[in-house]
Amino acid sequence: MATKQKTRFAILGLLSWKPMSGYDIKKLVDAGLSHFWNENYGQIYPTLESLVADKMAVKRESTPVGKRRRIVYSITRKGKRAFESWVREPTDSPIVRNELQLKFFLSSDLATGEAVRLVEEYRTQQNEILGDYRESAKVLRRAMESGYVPEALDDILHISGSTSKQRMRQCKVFYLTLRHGIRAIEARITWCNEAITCMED
Amino acid sequence: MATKQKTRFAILGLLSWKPMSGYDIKKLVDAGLSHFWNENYGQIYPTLESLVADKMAVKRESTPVGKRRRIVYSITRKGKRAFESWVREPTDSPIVRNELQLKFFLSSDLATGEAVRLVEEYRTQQNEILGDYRESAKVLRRAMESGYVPEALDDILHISGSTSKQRMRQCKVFYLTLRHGIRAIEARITWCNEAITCMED
DNA sequence: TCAGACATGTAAGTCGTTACATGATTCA
DNA sequence: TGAATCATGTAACGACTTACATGTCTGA
Repeated sequence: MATKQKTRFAILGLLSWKPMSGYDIKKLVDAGLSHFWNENYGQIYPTLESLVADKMAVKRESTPVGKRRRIVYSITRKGKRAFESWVREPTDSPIVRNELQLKFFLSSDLATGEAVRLVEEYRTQQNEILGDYRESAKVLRRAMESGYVPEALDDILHISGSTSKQRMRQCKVFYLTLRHGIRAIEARITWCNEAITCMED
Repeated sequence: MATKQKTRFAILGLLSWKPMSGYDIKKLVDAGLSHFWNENYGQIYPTLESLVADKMAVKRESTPVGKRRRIVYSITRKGKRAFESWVREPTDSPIVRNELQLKFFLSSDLATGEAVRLVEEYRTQQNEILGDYRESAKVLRRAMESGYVPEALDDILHISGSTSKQRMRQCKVFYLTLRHGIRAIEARITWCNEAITCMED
């Protein structure tokens, strides 16, 4: 069995952006990737150690005066090679676990009103997320249009790069990733409206 | 920790449609639910046994002459109650693992051509699935419009119900579930076009 | 001072996947 | 006859989640 170890490559890929601590990785994934990827500490810290053991990352512990202890991991050439060869491997189709869809699908024994309520709750939930995503996308679009990525974005987006071109590229990729999430949510909301209409007649 | 046991409720919900074997459940999930839910034998068979142990399902083994052995599980009143109370509990937001998005997001160090190729492959992959879904949706829409669900659909859809109204309701729910999948895929394809255009300038 | 964020980590348990084992029946 | 499908099931492993433990620093 070709063990997949996707967490390894996800972390390796993040380290190829810039050196990070386990905490940084968790924060970055939660802030910007949660609509298509999730990781948790229970996976992150052991994986980082195993990357070090495999010489795909190196750790550097520092406790600057008056600062908290931080363990920052950097990717090695070996790690970078491994990551790049994984990118070229076949990509699995998206895997979704949508509990609302499951409930809805199984609801045909229940009253129509019950099913409609389920869908309405889903729509409300998705609408809230959509608002946040649109806000972030707006900030990024402005940065791209002005041709200048403000330093302030670095902390929000956790991006960095030496050259302006590289920073621009990262900004664009982040923006497009967000757009994917926005489109997915919009599709769900449109479906809610369709489903409610369809069920009410 | 409130252990979730979603597989339990998924199976319970399917059994509320009609009595089924583990094999039936796997086939049904693969055929119609895989865009938002997946189960495998390693989960299904032990869960069925545990449902029997909890008196939420009963098993009936039969080996009709000249037929294969089948173990069919039916939901009990207790099981039905458990399922219905789960439906009313809060619903988790969809969880997605989209490997393409992960690769794309992490690709800003790579050549633009590489990233474009990734997206193009994704588009091709999603387009293929879209074709299948649209075919199935067409069959279901025709059945709904004619007001009559052909017996032939029973085997394809694995649906059944005593009354015509109940069959109609199941048909509608199946149709709408498919529509959710179609909209999700369409959103991904539209995104691919947007991303390719955006990256090429 | 004290809540909340920063920061690292482990243990226990559940969930999910894959491979394997077994055997019957159908149909070309 | 032999491949494909039907059908049930388990073992082993890997992935993932949650709760917990520990301590530091910042800012109101």
